[in-house]
Amino acid sequence: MTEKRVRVRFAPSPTGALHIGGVRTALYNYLFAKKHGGDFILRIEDTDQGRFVPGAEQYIIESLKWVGIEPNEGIGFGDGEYAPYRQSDRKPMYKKYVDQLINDGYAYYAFDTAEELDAMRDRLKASNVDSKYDPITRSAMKNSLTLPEDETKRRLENGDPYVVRIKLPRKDEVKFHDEIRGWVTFNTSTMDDKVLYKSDGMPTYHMANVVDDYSMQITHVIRGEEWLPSAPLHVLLYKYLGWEDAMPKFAHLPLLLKPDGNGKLSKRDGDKLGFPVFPLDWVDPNTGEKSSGYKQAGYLPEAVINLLAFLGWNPGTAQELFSKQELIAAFSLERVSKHGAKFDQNKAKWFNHQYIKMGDNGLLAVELNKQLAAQNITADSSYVEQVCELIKEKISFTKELFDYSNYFFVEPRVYDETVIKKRWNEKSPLVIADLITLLNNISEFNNANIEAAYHEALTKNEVESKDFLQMFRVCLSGVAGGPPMFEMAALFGKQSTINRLESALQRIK
RNA sequence: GGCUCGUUCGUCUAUCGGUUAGGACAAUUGGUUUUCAUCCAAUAAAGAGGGGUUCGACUCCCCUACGAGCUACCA
Repeated sequence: MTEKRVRVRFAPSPTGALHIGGVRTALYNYLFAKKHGGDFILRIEDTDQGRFVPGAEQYIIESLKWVGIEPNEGIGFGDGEYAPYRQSDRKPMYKKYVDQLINDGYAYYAFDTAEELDAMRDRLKASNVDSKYDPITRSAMKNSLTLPEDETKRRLENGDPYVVRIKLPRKDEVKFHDEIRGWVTFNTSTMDDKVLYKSDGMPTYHMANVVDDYSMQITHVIRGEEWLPSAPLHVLLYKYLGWEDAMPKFAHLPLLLKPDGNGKLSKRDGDKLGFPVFPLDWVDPNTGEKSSGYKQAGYLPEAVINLLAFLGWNPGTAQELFSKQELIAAFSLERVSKHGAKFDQNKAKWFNHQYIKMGDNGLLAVELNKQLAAQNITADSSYVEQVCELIKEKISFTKELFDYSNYFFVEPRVYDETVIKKRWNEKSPLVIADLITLLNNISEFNNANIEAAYHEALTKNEVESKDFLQMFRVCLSGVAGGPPMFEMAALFGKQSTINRLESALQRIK
């Protein structure tokens, strides 16, 4: 028997921004597909027209592009041979299978109104019974199992609204193997006759999901744990449709939890938690509420992938920094943990810091240039890159680039007061004046020569370095901390360094 | 309430019956650094509880507790 080509899908609903839990699900699908040389598909599950949010689909596509986990098939990434990839566009394909289920006795028509359903649930709740539409309660409802055959026929011909429900057996064990959890067992006695086909002519998630996964030859369904309870329903559908042999393997991922310990991370958390839950900035078109994204918060996509990969998976070694290629090579479902993981902001920050430190100066410079442009500052690109090299180990987020480097572009006007208070004395102006002269005479304005000039000025005035070096720094940058002193001055260049010292001489009293 | 899944340092986790229960983040302390950051070193920190099985249980089984998910003509 030849192994089937691995095909996995990420199937979000366009009901809002994609949150990072979704990104992680997409990531695991992606890693799994790449690891096995298979396909990664993006399918849009928009069977609920009432919850459609404009822009959400585009947002999902852009988010996947930004983090660099691009599907090789599907909406926004080029259609493959299984198009279309949006369920609303596949609407005509489902009816056939729904009819098949009805004909084979695995599903039935139901005509109950919302009020009748409510009444049934209230009644059952009042008598402390599980309020579900099931093999017992359906006998008291209006459906093709209880109504006379001609009545059902009449209603259908009449165009009366109806749904199609699955016809569950009374007591039947449904057992399936989850790649992460092992064998999981449910009993149909605790399940209900779920709606498969809605009165608006659209399938529900369950029906569409199974039909699509089958038609698209999906081999592995890797999705969040919130789907575990509906997995037996899906298993039953594969069976009833006669597709048991083609049933994909299931892997239910542990959930991403809020840091405070209760509840899963959700779209509605927005910025409430103090860190982004979305990959990109998002404005809810209905409420106008703005939420920030990882990108705009200054995260690097490689870092986001790395930190997300480690929320629920680990390689079993001490290595924590993984490139995308390394993740692909190391990933396996067996090493995915079973329990939910709380999001840890500190660890996320640490990951990002690591990636910024290792980051390419050219790429960081692109980011810094944007921030400079926002301040109406223009600078030589190679200068900007060198600034990035000097400061990148100090920051955790790209958005901090300008904050930590502004004095490289704008000469300081104010000086750190505590340093001045502590170090400025009658000798300071003399040292600075000498320093200006000495620096002026340097032909090659480099690290070593600047340091030599500095020491010469100190010796001449009988001042010790520890009493003056930070003063020197403040004169040049205005602030007490920063990259190595002489490297910084070398990057400023002779003219700027001297200008800065002269300004300091005039301004500091 | 019912069903299902889960439970190792504050957090993410390693351990696949025999370990002084390991690592990372965070914390604390010290060192390096003119400074901040980096870096280095050290300290503190965990098997939910109770029963079994076994020569031996963090690891296997059961119960309890706790947590989470689901319980819609939402996904």
